[in-house]
Amino acid sequence: MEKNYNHQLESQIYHKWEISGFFNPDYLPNAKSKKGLKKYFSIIMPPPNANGSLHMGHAVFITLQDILIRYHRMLGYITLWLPGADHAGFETQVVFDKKLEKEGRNRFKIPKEKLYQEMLKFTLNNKEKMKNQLKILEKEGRNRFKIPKEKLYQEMLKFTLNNKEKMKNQLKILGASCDWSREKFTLDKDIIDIVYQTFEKLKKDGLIYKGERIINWCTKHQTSLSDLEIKYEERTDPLYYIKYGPLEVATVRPETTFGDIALAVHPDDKRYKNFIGKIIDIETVLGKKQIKVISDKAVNQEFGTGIVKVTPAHDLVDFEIWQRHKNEIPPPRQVIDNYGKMNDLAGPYKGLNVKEARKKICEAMIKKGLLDPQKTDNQYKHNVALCYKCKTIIEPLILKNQYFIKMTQKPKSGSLSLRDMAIQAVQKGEIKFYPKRFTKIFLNWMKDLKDWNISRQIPWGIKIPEADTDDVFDTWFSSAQWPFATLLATSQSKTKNFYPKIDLFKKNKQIKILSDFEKFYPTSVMETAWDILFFWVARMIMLGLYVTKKVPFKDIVLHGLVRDAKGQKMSKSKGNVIDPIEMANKYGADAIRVSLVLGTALGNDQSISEEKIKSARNFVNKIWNIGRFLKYKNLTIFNEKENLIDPDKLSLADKWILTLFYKTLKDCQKYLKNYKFNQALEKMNNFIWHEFADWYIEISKSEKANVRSEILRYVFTEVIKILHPFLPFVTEKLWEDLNGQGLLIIAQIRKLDKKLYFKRETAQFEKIKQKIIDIRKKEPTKSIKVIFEELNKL
RNA sequence: GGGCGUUUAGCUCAGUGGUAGAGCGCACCCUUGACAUGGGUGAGGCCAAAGGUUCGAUCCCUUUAACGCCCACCA
Repeated sequence: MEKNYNHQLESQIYHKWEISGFFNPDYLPNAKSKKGLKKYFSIIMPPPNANGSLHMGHAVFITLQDILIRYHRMLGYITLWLPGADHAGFETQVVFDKKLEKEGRNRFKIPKEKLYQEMLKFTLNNKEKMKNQLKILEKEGRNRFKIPKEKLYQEMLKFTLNNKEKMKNQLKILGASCDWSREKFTLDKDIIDIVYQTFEKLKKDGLIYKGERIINWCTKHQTSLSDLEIKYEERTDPLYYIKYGPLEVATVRPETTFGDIALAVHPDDKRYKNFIGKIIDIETVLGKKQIKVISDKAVNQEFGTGIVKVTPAHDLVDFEIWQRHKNEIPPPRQVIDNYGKMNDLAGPYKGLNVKEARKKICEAMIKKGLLDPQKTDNQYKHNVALCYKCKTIIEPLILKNQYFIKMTQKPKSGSLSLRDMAIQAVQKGEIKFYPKRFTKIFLNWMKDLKDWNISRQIPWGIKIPEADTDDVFDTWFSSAQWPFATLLATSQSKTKNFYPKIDLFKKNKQIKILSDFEKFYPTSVMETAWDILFFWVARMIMLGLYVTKKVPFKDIVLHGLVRDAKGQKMSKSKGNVIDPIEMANKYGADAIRVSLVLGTALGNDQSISEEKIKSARNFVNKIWNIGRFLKYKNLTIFNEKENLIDPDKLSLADKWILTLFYKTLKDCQKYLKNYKFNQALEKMNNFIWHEFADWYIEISKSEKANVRSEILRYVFTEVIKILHPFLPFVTEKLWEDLNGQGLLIIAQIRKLDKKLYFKRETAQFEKIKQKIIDIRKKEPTKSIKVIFEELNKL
């Protein structure tokens, strides 16, 4: 055995596991046994986005889930960890667009003719200027909006599948013991079929409606976004006061004036009581017009003049006002197009973008005396909606054929809305959150749930099956079905129709071979980062309950985000990104795993630094060297069939270490049960290092101590087992080097035996320990062995 | 506006109703036959502030402050 643990061997160890077949629950030794009740444990891996490389966030969930999986496998559960990848619709589109932009800088990729013509057009003297112009041109050359959709889709598929493979290898580096034979991708044919069937079911149940609705539009990415995909930022913009005939309106968006269909006041507002229901004559920049005044409770009397110009095509609140007054006022009038430019209705301002139009329109208004610049509030602060990816200002627009899922309406076939199903499951405790506080956060969010727009206008995704649309589903619509979709897809079946299977399982008990869905659904744990609680977890609960009538998982375990050593968010631009694969190559996967578990509480954000990984590596090495000590003494792994020695023959130190181990293991298992990974590992860490190695092994070096080698082997073996889920590689290697039978990955963790608990002897030994400590304070160079023997003589 | 979290050793953070912990860093010592990626010793904290419950509070309750996050959003 080498003096230091060599993590270069990790890939070999992983290979050994993989060919053993034990990642696959079908091949686990206990899977075939007919005796007793089979226990199943399953986790569906949150599909990492197949659009880039693994980052520390991935490393966290791989580590935590692998710990749970390996632990349960060693407890004798038939354990499935189903890996997957997500096509990640919009996220991938954004990444891919950037890639195109970059490639576009390579001028050889642009059609020659086009380049030539454009270059002629821009006859520039200044070289620098020309360069910039070229860059702009080049970007256009590979703009996704100019590439045929089908071609683009194929290119993106290739791109994504490549990333998927890359990612898979990275998961292996970290030791993920998932069943690759069951791997699923959200664009697999069978998954898409299931997604379509869910869509149909929702439609039949009256939970889907297609409508002309106002949506959040990103003018850069050319797609609508859900409410969750929008971030707000405080901005200071001028608040203008504009005359509408005898009335005056305060607004930050004068450019939408061409889309006004009414003015609204509060029904109780005495100032404008006489105007309600009347049509007034107004002067606009485009001439004389008429507009109706209506009353609506949404209007705030305190704000501005207490009058709102109603522009339903470009404002969410206005849209709602229009819906309430459809019969009295004209339909919405769109004046801004999909690219954020003014359209025909804007007359001379057509073609201008919003910012330019606003400026020119204000100027014209001032000229006409419609806008008093003196009144303008230049310090007005308000929140502006932005695309969460590119920070482009969101343009609320009305889009046709948008699909929405009703969240708060009962389905025809059931008595609870999607939202209420989920709320009830959580309130009843069928689903539990770890840490607990997320229960409240979850319920609080569910309370105000709005309908979910599942239409997206990007090319990348699952096409919505309707003749009249090119749209794809919101990626989260398919992800929301992941737990049951994957397990149904891996279930053996001749029929292409997946749904009847669910009912079949219920009715037909004579099916002898249980399918994956029957065995593993509901899954045991959903472990993921808290930041996708609403995007994903909540929607999985709703659709899972809706389709299968069962919760998709029993426990939800949420971990925090990974930050750098100073607690700052990692980002490429800051240059503080720590790459888990790079670190794994440098210090080993076990070190990464330990560094991500120790010193952090579940659900809290955590800091990671190379220093921390280094110290974790030291811990790994310590364990390695404890194993090396056994090897040096010619001691081997304690065989499963061996019986423990008669307690009467044990020495004091033996009884002490057994008792301590008993307590430690008990604590460790209790912590793991509650997903307190850090405390579980810390307990074991402290035990193996500061009790087992520092004391038990040191004392054992003295023959006077009469330490039984069986006990040393036994405790070490059991420690290696319980540590294996945390540090799979080094423990497996030790298992092999010390003649463990078979692979450690499926070794069974022994149940606690109360006979191994010796209270009195433990207290006695602690006293001796204390004496030695006191002596060492005076004589620090003396070894424990020597002091122990001196004490023995007295 | 509503909700959540954090505040503990120089730094990063664990933790518990009963004399404060880890890792890293720092000072000094030790190459002892598993391990210098090690071992030993030590310095360093009125556990954010105030009040309450309790025999006893860093931990439970109330209030406050600072910082951070999430949700909603009035033109």
